[in-house]
This record gives sequence, structure tokens and C-alpha cells, in this order.
Amino acid sequence: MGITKSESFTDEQNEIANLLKALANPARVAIIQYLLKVDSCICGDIVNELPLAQPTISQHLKELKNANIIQGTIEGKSICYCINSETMTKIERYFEGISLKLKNKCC
Amino acid sequence: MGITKSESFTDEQNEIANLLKALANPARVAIIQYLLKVDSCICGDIVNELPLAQPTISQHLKELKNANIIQGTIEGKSICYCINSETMTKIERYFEGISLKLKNKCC
DNA sequence: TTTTATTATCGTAATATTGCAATATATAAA
DNA sequence: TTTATATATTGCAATATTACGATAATAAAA
Repeated sequence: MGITKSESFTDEQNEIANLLKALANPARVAIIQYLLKVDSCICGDIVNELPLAQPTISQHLKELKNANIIQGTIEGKSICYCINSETMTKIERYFEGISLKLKNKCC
Repeated sequence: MGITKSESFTDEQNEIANLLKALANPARVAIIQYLLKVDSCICGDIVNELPLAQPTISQHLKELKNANIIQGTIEGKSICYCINSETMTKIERYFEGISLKLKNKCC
């Protein structure tokens, strides 16, 4: 049905799935990598960097923003986007936890 | 167009996006959590654990398997699935790298 | 061999995602 | 105020994902 049965799962399971979904796209991975690369918090020249049209980039940025993975502040004519490290830390911890549990297992 | 322009991005970007896509679903998050919880490597009673039909679970397991996140070995009548820790470590390292880079920035 | 249990595949319906052209909005500069 | 620049929104087409019933495939047990 194309619809995920979110009600059937815990809030935590849905939360992590939503965070990962926001990152699970090569364009959005590239946006994150670009934001990491540039020294300071960068604005809309992501459009010049990536081979996608401006509305497409804007849409990807919106999804990342909705997931709280990036945040944008208005700066004159343009908008300055940057990564929300708290959210990234949350994701990192999730996988750290998985790796820890895996160390005590065999397969 | 519903189609991701994979050709426009690097192999690394596509790889991480595909790994995260495989994990970016609450049912698959739940499957991973279940595989982590049970002491030994467990078989198809994931179906009894989750509120989804058997073909749906089978499909999710296939996606996780294709992404190399889990692996299954035939064991008599049933199949024993378990998490591939190498892949999980790879994902963990990716987020570790992001967090590290973020520590040297401000926003 | 027949039965039973376990997992996979097929086909299909409902919904979601991706991408872009066209256009709107917002703000700075002239 | 007009113009230019930057970003967002709308609408749509193409494709992907999710879920499941029906059914197939596989292998142990009877």
C-alpha cells in the first residue's frame, strides 16, 4: 500500500526510521558532505555545487530541515544552512549502541 | 520523477544512501532491534514478533539482506538471520566521522 | 510419498518519493 | 518604486515503496 504502518511500531522506532529516511538519498548525503566541507556555515550555493535544479535542492533542504538534521537562518537575501550536531550525535549514538551490542554476540 | 539521479553522485554517496535507505523503515528498525535482543542468531519467528504479514516480513528481510545488513543461513526447515556487524561498523564510522568534523565547527 | 512447516515469489492496490518547469515570495540594491 | 537576486511553493509526471493475499518452493517428518 506504499504506506508504512507507523502505528504498529514504537515512537523510538519511528523516530530513528524518519531520521534515517531524511538522510537516505544521495543528493541529501551530498548536501551534508558539502555542509561539512565548507569551513563556515554555507548558504544556497549548494545549488551551484550539485547537479540538480534549484527547486529540487530546496525540497531536499526542506526535508533535512523537517527532520531537524539541518537548520537555516536568514541572512540578508540568502539563507544560511548548517548541520544540527545534536541530531547527528543522536544518530551516531544509535549506531554506537548497535555496534556495542554486536560485540557481545557471535553469528 | 520518483527516480533518484544516482549517476550524478559519487559511489560513496550512493552507497551510504542505500545502506541508510535499507534501515529507514520502522519495520526494519524493529527487525534489527529484535535480532539484537535475542541472544543467539534467530530465525523466522520475527513474523510472530512483528505485526506484519509473513510476505511483508520476508520482503523486508530481503531488502536488509540485499543491503548486506543482515545475512541468512539455511538451518533445516528454517533460515537463521543475523546482523552483519561489518556493515553496521561501516555505518557507525560514517556517523563518527561526521560528528568529529562537527566538533571543529560552529554554526 | 504425503503431509506439515517455513520461507520466498508474484501480482496488485495504495501511497510516497524524486525531479523539474513555472511561478510566487522576500529582501537587498539601484 | 523598480529591478535583481535568492529561496520557496505549486503542480505534475515518472518511478519507488509498502503491504498483503494467493501461491510456489523447499525441506523435514510421518
